[in-house]
Amino acid sequence: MNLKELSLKLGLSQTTVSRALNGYPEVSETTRARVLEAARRHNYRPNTRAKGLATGQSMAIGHVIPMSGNAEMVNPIFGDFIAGAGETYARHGYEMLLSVVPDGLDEAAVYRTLRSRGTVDGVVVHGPRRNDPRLSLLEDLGLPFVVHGRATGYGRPYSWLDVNNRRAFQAATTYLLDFGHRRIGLINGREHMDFAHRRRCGYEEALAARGLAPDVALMAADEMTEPYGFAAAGAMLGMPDPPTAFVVSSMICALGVRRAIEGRGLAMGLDVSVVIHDDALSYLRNDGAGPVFTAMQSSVREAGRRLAQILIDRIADPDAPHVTELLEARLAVGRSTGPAP
Amino acid sequence: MNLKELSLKLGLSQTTVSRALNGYPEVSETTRARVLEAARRHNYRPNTRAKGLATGQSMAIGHVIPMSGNAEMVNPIFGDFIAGAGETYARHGYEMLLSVVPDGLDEAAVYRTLRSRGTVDGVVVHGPRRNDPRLSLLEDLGLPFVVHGRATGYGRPYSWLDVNNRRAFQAATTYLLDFGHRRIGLINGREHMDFAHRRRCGYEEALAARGLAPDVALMAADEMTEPYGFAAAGAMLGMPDPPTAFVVSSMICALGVRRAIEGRGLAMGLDVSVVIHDDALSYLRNDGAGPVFTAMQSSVREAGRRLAQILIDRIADPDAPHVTELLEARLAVGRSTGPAP
DNA sequence: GAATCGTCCCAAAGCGCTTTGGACACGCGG
DNA sequence: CCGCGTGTCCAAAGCGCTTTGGGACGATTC
Repeated sequence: MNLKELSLKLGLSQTTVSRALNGYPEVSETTRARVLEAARRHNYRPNTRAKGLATGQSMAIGHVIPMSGNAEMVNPIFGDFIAGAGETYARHGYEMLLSVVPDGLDEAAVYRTLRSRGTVDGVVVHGPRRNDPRLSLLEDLGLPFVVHGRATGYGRPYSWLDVNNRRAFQAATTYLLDFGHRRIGLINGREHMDFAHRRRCGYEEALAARGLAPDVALMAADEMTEPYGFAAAGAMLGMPDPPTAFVVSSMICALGVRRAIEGRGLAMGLDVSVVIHDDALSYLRNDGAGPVFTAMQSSVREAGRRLAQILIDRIADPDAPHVTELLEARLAVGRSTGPAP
Repeated sequence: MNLKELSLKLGLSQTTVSRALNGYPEVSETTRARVLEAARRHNYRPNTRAKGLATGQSMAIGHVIPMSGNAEMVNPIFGDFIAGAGETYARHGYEMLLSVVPDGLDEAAVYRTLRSRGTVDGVVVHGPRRNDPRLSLLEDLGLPFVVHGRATGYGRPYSWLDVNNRRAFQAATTYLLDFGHRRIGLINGREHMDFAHRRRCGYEEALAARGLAPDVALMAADEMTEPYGFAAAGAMLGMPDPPTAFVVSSMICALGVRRAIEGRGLAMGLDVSVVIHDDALSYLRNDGAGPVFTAMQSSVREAGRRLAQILIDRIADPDAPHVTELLEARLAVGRSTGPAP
């Protein structure tokens, strides 16, 4: 059932039917009601491509995921973010397009193609690094974009949404310092990622505020996996002057850290304290009857929802000033922290 | 730059340019070379929507993700599967469309809309349950589909790709039985999911083959999270006649199971053995210098790659016989298993 | 009563591509 | 010389929608 058939059946022109369906005022309310009823009855839905061709919009938003080597992007955080963004898209009639860049292919080429074929109306930039080259590429292409996180070093203004990673890690570290901890290990993500860099800054600032110098032996940075958390924490706990607390960049890592602690016969929250950054992933819940881990919480799904909204607004009005939002993580006290022994 | 402009610039008709670009034979090789060169130089790419409108194809494939309540679908397995499928799509010029169904909305309506708007050429069905109603809906809609897993109870033939879950869990259980274990706990996923049901069958068959009756107290089924693994294993280990081994449905669960074991001062692989089902997720590696967990391995990313191919073939030739593929999981011996104490 | 103004509707021209149905020139055999 | 393929190209008709630029008709105004 297409517009022509529907209008024929109604004895109206395509113009009128189209206008009735799209809520234009040049059509009487009685006619509109007739049209809507007929559309419903015949299960009519305008063809996406035809509508897009006519309007010049694709009503789709792209997410480009590089598979390069370590597949950084396909992580649990990504899944939850996508879910949040998808909710917003669905609510606004947008489609979500995922573009995987197979290993070895050029990510920039994907953005160019997306643009020149008119496949999407805008894109979300994931996992920004410092001085990320994607931003200027997208700016040059004239493809609307928003960034999940920030890209230190990019000159021009752009829209982004980020967690205040610096403050979150400063707060987490200070929380431990207030408990009397002086040797605090940092289990961080890869520091070429903008967020990880900021986290370390926050950690160091908190130490500095108490006149403590950071100890490189207490700072680890790698891809955030359970074995990494285990290995890094284990190594630190094996030192002559081991840490009495950890600040950990993710829930998954923290599972490894906890294993390292308990594996040494120590009790988490008693002998060794742990504060994590918790993205509130749907299948890695940290609540139930009181959170297990003391955490700086910030829902990445909510971030997805909100960032999608920002992009949709930007597409609707590309000349509006850029929107930047800094979310503050909430401290949730759990059973993984206590006074320094 | 569109086709009209390009053909004007070349002094050729749109017809000829289009044919040259699409490899039709009615165009001389010298002209074709000229056209290709000009297209490259002007960075011409045919507009997706216009092409789709003319051909009737969308060159897009849909993945529908229900958010209903527990958000079962947005799990780590899904992310890796998507990544694999995305690789295949990219290689064949297809786009991947993710449709999130916000809580409370009707999943069936999404499929209907996808169909009537012509948004996608086919869909992948995720997480089939027993007697899954989606299959007959898609069949009725005439929307090509393939299933990741199987849906016991659906009458008509359909294309699917699945891991041999029954045999994998039978093998895992038998492996433990051969070590002399007699009390073996099953930490399973929700059993309305087809795969979880099959896993239990495999587990029970292995026991039966040795004349052992399954003990309901040793069988848990829930959403596969770390806390669930911890709680379920902990409860079983606290019984008067505790299990000496576990078969666990996922890596994430297994982290909890290990914690429960080690938390009781027991050694995994020595006092208590564990065999897991490992989907070989990119960020939950179980290899490195020899796998930690003894596992039945089957790469879900590879499954995504392959299933996407099956769907693409199906779209190209809808009348071809249905393709069904049963992947066998490989046993990878790790350090989590040993003789019964 | 004529001029003006809304209201409600329509025909037709795009949007950028593919594809049908020729047109034209050329070479060939009869 | 005619007829007939054959190779190469083109004009134009879609694909299913939106949107422009009116048109008809009754109600209002002077």
